[in-house]
Amino acid sequence: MTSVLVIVCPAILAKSANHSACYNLIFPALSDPAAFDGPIDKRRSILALDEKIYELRRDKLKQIEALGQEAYPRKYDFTHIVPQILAHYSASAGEQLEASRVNVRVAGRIMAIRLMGKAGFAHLQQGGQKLQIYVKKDAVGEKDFELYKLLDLGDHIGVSGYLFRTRTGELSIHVEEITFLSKDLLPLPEKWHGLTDVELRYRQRYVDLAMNPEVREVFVKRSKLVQSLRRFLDSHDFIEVETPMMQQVAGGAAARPFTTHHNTLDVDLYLRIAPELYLKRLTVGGFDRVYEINRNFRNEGISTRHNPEFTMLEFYQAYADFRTAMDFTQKLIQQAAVDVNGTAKSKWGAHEIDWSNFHRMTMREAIIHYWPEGSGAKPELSDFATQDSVKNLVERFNKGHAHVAYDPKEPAGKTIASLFEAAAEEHLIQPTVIYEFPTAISPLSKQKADEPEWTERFEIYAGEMEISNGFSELNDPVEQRKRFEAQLSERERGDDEAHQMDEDYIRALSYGMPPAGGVGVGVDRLCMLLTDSHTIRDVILFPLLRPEKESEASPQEPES
RNA sequence: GGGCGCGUAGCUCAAUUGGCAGAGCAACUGACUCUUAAUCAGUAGGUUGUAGGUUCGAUUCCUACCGCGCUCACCA
Repeated sequence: MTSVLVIVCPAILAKSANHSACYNLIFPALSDPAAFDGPIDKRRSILALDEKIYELRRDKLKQIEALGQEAYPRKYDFTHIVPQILAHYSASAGEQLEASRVNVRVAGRIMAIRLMGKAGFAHLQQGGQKLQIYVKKDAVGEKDFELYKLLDLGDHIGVSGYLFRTRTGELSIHVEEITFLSKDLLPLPEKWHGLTDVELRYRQRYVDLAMNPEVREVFVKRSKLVQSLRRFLDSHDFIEVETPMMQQVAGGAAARPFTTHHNTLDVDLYLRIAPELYLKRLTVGGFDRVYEINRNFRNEGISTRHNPEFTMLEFYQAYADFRTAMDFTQKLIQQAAVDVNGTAKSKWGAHEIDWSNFHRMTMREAIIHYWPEGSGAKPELSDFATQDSVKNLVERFNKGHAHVAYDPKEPAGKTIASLFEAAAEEHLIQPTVIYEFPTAISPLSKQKADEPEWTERFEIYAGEMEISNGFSELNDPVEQRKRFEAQLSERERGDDEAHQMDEDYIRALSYGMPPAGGVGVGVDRLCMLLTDSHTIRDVILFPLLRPEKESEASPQEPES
């Protein structure tokens, strides 16, 4: 049995040549220490520099071991973390620190190091913050100073010593003992500009996070956001549940699913596109308030607003309708904004979004309100009533604005929704609730009592993005079957994103589902809005990218 | 999938009209016991994303491909 260490060499970072030689660079088996410690096979050493640095640092690691330090120790007992020290002692004057000595043991990654003969400085980074250490040969002794000289940017160390202020007044640790904790064998990006290449930032998020504190901050805020959503729902007596990610019918949304296969059962399964139908089954079972925060998977395009896997909050409240849900969602989002940023206002590019003030209008009102100047008279409510009048509206609209396609075979409601998106979406920067959606595009929503062509459904927009979607849940099994059947005919018409029939869901409704309001919230998009991130990849730690090419040697296959 | 743009040292970027591929940081050697983008002296590091083409000569012009970004379409 041989174990093999595969080195992904830094040339890959550089989009540079010779991927194959680099990618397949394999060091001798770990089980043979002599082989491992030996020089790299020169036949594979195309990129001499990177291997030179790697080798050099491995060599330093051996020298560090020779000083009596462990190469990869198991733990370090610390008394403080860097952010803690900065928070507690930033205001302490040098005299204070001298008068009552503060002893500390701290661990961190070296992000800057300056050697000056028999003394030196370094900056330790932990928790996204940096603290300077001062290492003097007289103070740490011969051996630890030798160790200090062997340290590289990126190494992890622990130091014990006491706090003081340097001549220039910077709070620092006067080190008395250094413990080596881990070696960085690959060179970090340049300290001044950091890592800016977006591809590398996504592919090697670990380097991005180590180098760019503002990136770290975004993901800290994301954590606060999710925490806030949970806290709010928990405090309103919702219980969190987990429903299947692998489903036999991918329902609850209009999207193409990913497919997979279970071998033992020999069944094809879909990765879920939404948890909706399962959560509503739970309301049938008597869980009156449920929510789930988890991943959905949609096999659609990738863009600044779309990642194939994304995080969605869905919640359902029995004995409530879409109006209750609207009010509740608004409060949920307002609370999240405050919890994340400490204020109800957030920067969004050149704009400032005010989460304390939600606008509200129906979809039809929005189309009328944002009707383009060049498209003539604003529509009347009656213009939305018939297939012909809607066709007329589209023709009028297209005179003054970008083209909206008209397909006489598609239901009028679907055309109206397209019209809404074309006319209004780009204006919806401040939080806006749009409600009353066409029944044709809302197969899971309850109709309005007085207008069966329209449903009790709303979406919340902000920053020109849809971030939430909710409605009075359709709980009439007979009507639900009809809606599914209408979707099936859409599917036959060629819409492969139309909903599928779900017999078990109909059966569940037949046992009696309480009236309920349900809502979905796009967590990634909300996070984008609250962190002024204009691409979804900046709020997803490891966004989906094309795989790195493994070998230049294999023939390039032309795109089919 | 369509359109536009980008790809040069580990990182951040230069390279005039097509004419010897460079700098800073990082790395290495040496000096330096309060520096902080430490400083000073020296050294090394490149198949300019890949493959072809035009040319006496290609980082530069052309074609295809690979990767990334922006954008349109679809979607949340």
